Amino acid sequence: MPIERSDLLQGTLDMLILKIAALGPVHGYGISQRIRQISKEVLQVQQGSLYPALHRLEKRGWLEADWGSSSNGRQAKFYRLSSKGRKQLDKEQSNWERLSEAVALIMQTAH
Amino acid sequence: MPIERSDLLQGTLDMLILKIAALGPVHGYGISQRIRQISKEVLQVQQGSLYPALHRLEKRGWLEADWGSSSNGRQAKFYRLSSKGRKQLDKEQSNWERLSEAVALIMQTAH
DNA sequence: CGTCTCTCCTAGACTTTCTACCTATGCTTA
DNA sequence: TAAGCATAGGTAGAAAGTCTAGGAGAGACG
Repeated sequence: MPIERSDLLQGTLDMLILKIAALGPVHGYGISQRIRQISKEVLQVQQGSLYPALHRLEKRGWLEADWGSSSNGRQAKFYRLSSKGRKQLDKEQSNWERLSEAVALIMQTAH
Repeated sequence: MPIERSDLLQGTLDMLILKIAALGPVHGYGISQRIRQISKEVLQVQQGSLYPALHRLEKRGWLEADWGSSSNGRQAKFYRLSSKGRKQLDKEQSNWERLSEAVALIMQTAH
């Protein structure tokens, strides 16, 4: 059986998380929901991808986190963008634009 | 020192190679040159990525290859798209459009 | 002769993501 | 009251792709 793959474009998850966090403090589970909603169900972040990514970003100093309670009164870890994270987001966004435009150039070359 | 990364968007290399091969038979070295030229030097395919990718695509039956001689009279392996490869290219292209539009949706959400 | 470009290739490391699990709590509903 | 579901956190290990860093040979050109 051929393998059907890819809920995400590899390499964009960090950027997407930083972008969602830039909209205001949000917990991990909420990030995955927002990505799914805003992308109209196209992008689905697996929890096994999400949490390692959050820890990675926090470790690099791009996100900062505090425990608090969610709208349901549950314990949740809220993430916000640090100023280093803001710079990183800008960098990743411009890199994304550069690369996706380059891919588009190739995909548009006439047959 | 922070690590600067990414000559390519992960996961797009196969699609780019199939696309270049769809323009007519071409050898590996030529593929990397065309990708670089068409993308205006933005996308640089390392040889250590290129050749494994070509072998992968040939193994999956998406490319077919014959040895021939290049315009310089040197031995070179020319790749062309098979009909399976054509279908795969169509599939990868529509998936790319779906995903890159979804990423764009998220990146465009107002602050 | 040395060096450059063209052309092919591989091994091993690294990163990211996925699958598949585990845990806990609160709400709903049968 | 029990079961199940959604919410919330997490990990381990596999799979996949790309990069770094090398090797090799042939022809062109000073």
